[in-house]
Amino acid sequence: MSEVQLKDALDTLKSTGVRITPQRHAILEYIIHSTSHPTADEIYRALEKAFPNMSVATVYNNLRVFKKAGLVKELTYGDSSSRFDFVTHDHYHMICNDCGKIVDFHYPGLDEVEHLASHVTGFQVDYHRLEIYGTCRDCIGDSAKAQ
Amino acid sequence: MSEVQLKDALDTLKSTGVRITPQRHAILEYIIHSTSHPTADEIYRALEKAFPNMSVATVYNNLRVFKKAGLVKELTYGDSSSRFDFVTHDHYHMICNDCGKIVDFHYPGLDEVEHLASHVTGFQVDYHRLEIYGTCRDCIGDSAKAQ
DNA sequence: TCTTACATTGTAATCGTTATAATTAGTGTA
DNA sequence: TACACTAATTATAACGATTACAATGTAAGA
Repeated sequence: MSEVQLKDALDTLKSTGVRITPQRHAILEYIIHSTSHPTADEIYRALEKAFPNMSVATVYNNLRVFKKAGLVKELTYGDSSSRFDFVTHDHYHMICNDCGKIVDFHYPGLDEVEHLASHVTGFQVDYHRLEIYGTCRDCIGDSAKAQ
Repeated sequence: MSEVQLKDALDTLKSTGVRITPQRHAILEYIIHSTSHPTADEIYRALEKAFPNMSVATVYNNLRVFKKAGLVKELTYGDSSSRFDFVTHDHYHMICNDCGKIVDFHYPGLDEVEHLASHVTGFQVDYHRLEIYGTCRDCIGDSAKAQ
């Protein structure tokens, strides 16, 4: 089923006149199959074996291309580097403050908040972003053991 | 009333054994009085006249101290540098995609979302973060004029 | 006053990301 | 298939935000 997503994504790119190069294919495939919201560097290192000559710049360039096409979202948190997430249906992120793990979860859109915000601030609302921070099961277990 | 906030913040610091230096006082005061969610560099430049010898490192060091004391929150968005926000009561941010302006707005806590997230992911929830993106009145006006 | 620990300063180093120029490779057309 | 044109990739240099480090300064307690 992620094969379908990949195919759709490639079609979307083609339809906007973007060439499908082997590198692009690989980067996109990696993001779709990954569940870990990788950084640019992680993508780069993961594809090193398959593309020994690929440049980091290629990864960044293509992530920007994918973002512009609406296929990929950039997530910026407190840590130094951005993470990238394949855009599927609306979901939010639950982030572990200990180990940095990011887990997706679904929740009906917060339209009401958007409306209120628009009303109060006079902004024209485009979208919103919500993250929940806490501690994952593994890390709760670890800290219990450590004591 | 922001005088009270400043005094409280200084008390909090003192109680945790942090010395109140003139630089610390000035940085904290600036953040509290500022409505613009400044970057480290903006704080640095704003205090340049009063503290010609102050180092950028001092700004960063103290922002970290304030963060650890829970007085200040670091906001990381897509752009390159972090912004800092004095922690008051719960509020969210409305961000203009054109000019980067950030406006606070209040909304009752999204406890329900936290509960669901905790239930679905098994995380122990600490807090959440919500931002709404759009276009502010000024920028809507500008683009209308430009056409 | 002396001592000790903490703060600040100035600067160098680091790291993620972007810009640039040269080379390579796709794609449409003859 | 060959050609030409444009886009993509590569390698590397540059940039900008942030941090690390060593030296100096300063506050507070014995």
